Amino acid sequence: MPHIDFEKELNAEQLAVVKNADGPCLVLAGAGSGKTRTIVYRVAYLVEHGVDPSSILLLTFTNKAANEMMTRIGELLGLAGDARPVGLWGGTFHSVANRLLRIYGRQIGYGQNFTILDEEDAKALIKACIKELNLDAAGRRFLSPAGVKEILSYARNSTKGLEKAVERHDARLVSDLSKFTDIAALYEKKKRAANAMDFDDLLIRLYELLKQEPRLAELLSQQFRYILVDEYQDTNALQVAFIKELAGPKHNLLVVGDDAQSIYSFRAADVRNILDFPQQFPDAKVFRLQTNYRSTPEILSLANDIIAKNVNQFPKELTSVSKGLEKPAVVPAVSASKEAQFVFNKIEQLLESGVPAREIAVLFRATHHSQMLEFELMKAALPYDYRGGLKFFDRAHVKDTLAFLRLTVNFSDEAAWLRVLGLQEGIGDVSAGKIFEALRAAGSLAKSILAPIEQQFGNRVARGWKDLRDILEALHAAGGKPADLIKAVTTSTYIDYLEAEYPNYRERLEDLDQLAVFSRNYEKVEDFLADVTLDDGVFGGARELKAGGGRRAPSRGDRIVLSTIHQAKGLEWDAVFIIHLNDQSFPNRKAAAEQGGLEEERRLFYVAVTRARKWLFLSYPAAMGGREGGFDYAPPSLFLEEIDVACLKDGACLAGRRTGSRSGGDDWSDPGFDDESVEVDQTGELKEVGERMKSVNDDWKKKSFLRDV
DNA sequence: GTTAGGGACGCCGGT
DNA sequence: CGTCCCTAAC
Repeated sequence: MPHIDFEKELNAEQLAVVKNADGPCLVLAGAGSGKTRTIVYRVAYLVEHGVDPSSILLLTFTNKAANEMMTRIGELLGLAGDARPVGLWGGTFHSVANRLLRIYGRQIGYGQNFTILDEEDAKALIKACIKELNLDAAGRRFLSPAGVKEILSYARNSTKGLEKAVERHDARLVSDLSKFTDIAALYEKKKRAANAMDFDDLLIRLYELLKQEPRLAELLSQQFRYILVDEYQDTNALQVAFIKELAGPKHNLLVVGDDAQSIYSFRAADVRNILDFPQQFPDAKVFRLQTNYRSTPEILSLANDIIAKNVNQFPKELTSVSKGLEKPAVVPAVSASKEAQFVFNKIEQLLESGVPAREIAVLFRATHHSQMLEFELMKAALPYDYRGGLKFFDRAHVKDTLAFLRLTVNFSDEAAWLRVLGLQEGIGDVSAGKIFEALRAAGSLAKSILAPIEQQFGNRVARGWKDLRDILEALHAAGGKPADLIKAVTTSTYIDYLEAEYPNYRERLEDLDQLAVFSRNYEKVEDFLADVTLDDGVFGGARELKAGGGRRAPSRGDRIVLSTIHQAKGLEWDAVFIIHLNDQSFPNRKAAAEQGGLEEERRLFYVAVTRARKWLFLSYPAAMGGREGGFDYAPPSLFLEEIDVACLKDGACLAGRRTGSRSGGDDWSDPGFDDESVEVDQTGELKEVGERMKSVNDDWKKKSFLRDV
């Protein structure tokens, strides 16, 4: 084992953590201060000093982050290839809980074949609850299943209870509290009966198990002598309760985070968890990492300027050690398509000047903000990786296929049944519910195939059931391997449905073939299903460019990245574009209206800005296509307006509200060259642009196959 | 009563 | 694209 020269490879702040983080420790780590590096070296340090890797638990925000850290730890320790230290536990709270529940869940009545319900499954089940309780009866409509899910989930993750959660969602609904209580109870009952857990259950059930079985809690607590938690600012009350249960007050618990980057309050993340850590663990040592190794001083001073506007925070000022370069630029464009062209032209320039594609990212608040740019990149055949939005495993045909697989291991899986029943012609919500009830009595897949339930239903429904039964028979005959089961689906009448339903069914079939290939990595259906549900990155994740010949043929990993800001957390690039910085869009209108919402949106902006190492471009369209082919002025984001102009590149102007400091002779039809500003014509031409935007929009819709699903 | 299909509208973020 | 709502058809 090579000796790691910690003194040389870490700064004094980092070294202190790596060497002295025993007992409860809080590391307040500013953006780009080497947070990940510190965690990785700390684990390597422990292992080098004889700590058994299997007694270390590393909790991260995504499984991808966990995998990357474990690989880096392996490299540090000189392991071959990309091997990880054997036995080291790493992953999200949810994936770790899943692993433990597969082992110990039987004690609280869950078979190790339990299903994990994703967001869509959970909503389907809640929809069934609403129907069953007759809450959507004629007259006033009840809250949507998505809204109910949000409330129930918040109640559990915040541990504040249903009433607070309802109130937070919409104070007027509190008078309906008993309805929510009823839905919650029925939803729990359905999940129990289905041997299924939603994401929240993974944590809650494990927590309950630890409470109920002190000896197990003791056992795990002794096993995980070192617990490290990354992105602690985004933990919620439930996660903290779980950690406390596992760690106790004197444990070696190292939490790392930055209160300025807390951006998941919609998942009940509470920035107080990191702020109050010293009170919660009175013996806690507090470390600070305040040297930024990532960004230029220009980018950092903008970041400092932005975050200084938040009241509710630890005051902080990051200092940069990088060489000065250029100031961030604000770029107003006359329309979303001009904005896209600007970004594209600038990217071309960067590529030509030698910046690798993988060092360029375009970030945005919401997935649909990237549409116009995607269109532009498609046209130019410039390949990109996409993070955020619809995932591979969320595609309808993939989820259909997975639902079939779920039934083979968990016959009681109501959400899966409702899904596959609904695929049949003639079977709608109501019949699906009735058939499910009839099947539940049968007790196994084999018996359900034989169940003579068609007599209870009309001809149409009976025919649908018969077709489904054929598919189930094929599955039953296919044995227990994921790849064989997927093959059984893709050779069944399901593909007839696919063909009838989707014009691009060939592509979808290819997706399923890929899925089958990928599934060969798994022997057990349960493992396969758990992985694809908990870790969308497991398959490669990103949406890819399919159309266009492409003058380049870069391998994955050498492409520009398009990402939501949320998904960009923890990542960094040489050049970053933040687009669609418009009023109402960013800060998002709804989010900003929530309690503390504006400050969270500002933190999100801060996260976006601090992703950049060398170049940062902030852009927005000053007009967007409105209804009926018209156009609307689109004022810039509040966050742009409040920036101290001294932080910005000379020439920055905010069209719409503020007059530009310079009005070059830019022709808006030729945007995005040396001078970043793209002038807005206040009168005639805007209308023309508005109309053209609409045609681009229509064009986009026609090409919607590009977006898939 | 139930289902399918068409049209209008909209879209915050994710384990 | 998804979701919702309406209407026609089973």
